[in-house]
Amino acid sequence: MELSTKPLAGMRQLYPADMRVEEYIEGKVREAGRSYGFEEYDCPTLEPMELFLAKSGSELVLEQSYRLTDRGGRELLLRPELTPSLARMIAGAGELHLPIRWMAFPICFRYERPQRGRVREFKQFNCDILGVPDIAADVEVVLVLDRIMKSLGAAPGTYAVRYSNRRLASELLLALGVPAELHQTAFTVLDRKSKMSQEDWDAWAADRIGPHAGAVAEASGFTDLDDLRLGNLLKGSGALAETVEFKDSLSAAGVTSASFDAGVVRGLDYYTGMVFELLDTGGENRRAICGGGRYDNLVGLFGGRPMTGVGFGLGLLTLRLFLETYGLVPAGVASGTPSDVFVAVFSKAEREAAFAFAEGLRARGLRVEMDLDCRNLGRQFKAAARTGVPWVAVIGPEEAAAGRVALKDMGAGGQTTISMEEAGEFLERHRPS
RNA sequence: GUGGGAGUAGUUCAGUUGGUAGAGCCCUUGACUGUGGAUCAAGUGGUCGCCGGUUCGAGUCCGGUCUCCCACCCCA
Repeated sequence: MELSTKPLAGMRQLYPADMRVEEYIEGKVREAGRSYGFEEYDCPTLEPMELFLAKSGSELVLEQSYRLTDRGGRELLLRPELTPSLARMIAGAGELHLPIRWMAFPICFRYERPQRGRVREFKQFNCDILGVPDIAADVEVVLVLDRIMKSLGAAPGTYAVRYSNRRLASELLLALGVPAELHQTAFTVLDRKSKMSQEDWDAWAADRIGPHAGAVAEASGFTDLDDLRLGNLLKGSGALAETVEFKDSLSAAGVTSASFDAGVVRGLDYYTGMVFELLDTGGENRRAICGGGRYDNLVGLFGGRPMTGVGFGLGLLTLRLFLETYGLVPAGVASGTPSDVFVAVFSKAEREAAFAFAEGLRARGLRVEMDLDCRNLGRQFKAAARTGVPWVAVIGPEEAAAGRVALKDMGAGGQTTISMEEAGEFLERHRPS
């Protein structure tokens, strides 16, 4: 039985060329988070199933997660998302100075059929603010999101943040005659309004929520917070006032990508206030790049004092597809970063001298790749040229005997021979920025 | 879980009514025995996804199966 050369379906396996792109993206995202004062944390990949059962949504936990039983008979999940673990960390941390601004790059798992923008093992970016009930925290996490997109070079109009508010939506449904006990169902129906054809949705919605389908359809149609009918339906609503403040703060901060859409719901059950998502406005990537919202009851589940929270998850894969769609991954990222110098070794007789020479360069902070096979020099030069390295240092019998090294400029083609001691300083001086 | 498409060299692909498995790129070697990208020439490399059936003969036709891609569901 031969072993397969493929990993399990949808599992994360990145060759260096892919890893370089991911590192580039992750670096930009981390930098954006840091610019708002966020600190990085980490937590377990494997969690008890109960952690997610209470609030994440039963479909996500029971049907779309990797479930297993450990040797002690405990039901475990490879985490499908990070937020419940974060809530537990906060609840169990003892004294923390508020507000908490934390970010993470967790690997998460979902047992679904892979397709464009979706795999079974994926890395995302999580960014949360805890301990701030004020809408300012919701505003700030969206600012981080927008900053990420801007720092990666996304042009205005290529992406859009759409947002709504769960409490506003609830009040709206109530005003339109949908009783509170049907709201959870109404949200899922609302969520799909924009994702299905009119006929399909009509039939499906009638089946799910019967006579209230019309009200849900009407609710989903609001995309303007200044809509007079919306104002009439929600007279004196705190949720509406809060959402308007959210909108005004974002535009005051210079965010032009965000807009209200009552059809935004998001799938996670624990959201209690603002909810939002990030989309590609073009047709190439239909899948949400990011989803998030406010969860004011999650930390309290662990006993002790409750704490408000708001944050989002951003898929690095979906973000990457977006960037590739718009040509926003710089060419140099894909081709890789070459070393500063390649040390060519003529024969085994010079190898010890070459090792010592290369170590001296590395001690100065230079990046040095040394040939290990003593292939003929033509081969070594060819290998060096392929990496794009700017200099090749040749150590042959003549050089080794004289304590010198031949330095060839791979760009210009010229070559000089200098002492090994001077080479480090020379290479530092001629290092391309 | 449901539907559509695709599996042939490392890679991108071609392969005619069923008749000896091909090309470009890559790689290796040589022209150039201490110097790269260019050029020229040669070469390595394939259980044609897997199993079975039809046939004198299957990459090609039929059945099954696996995998990947895309879409639905849901979601990052």
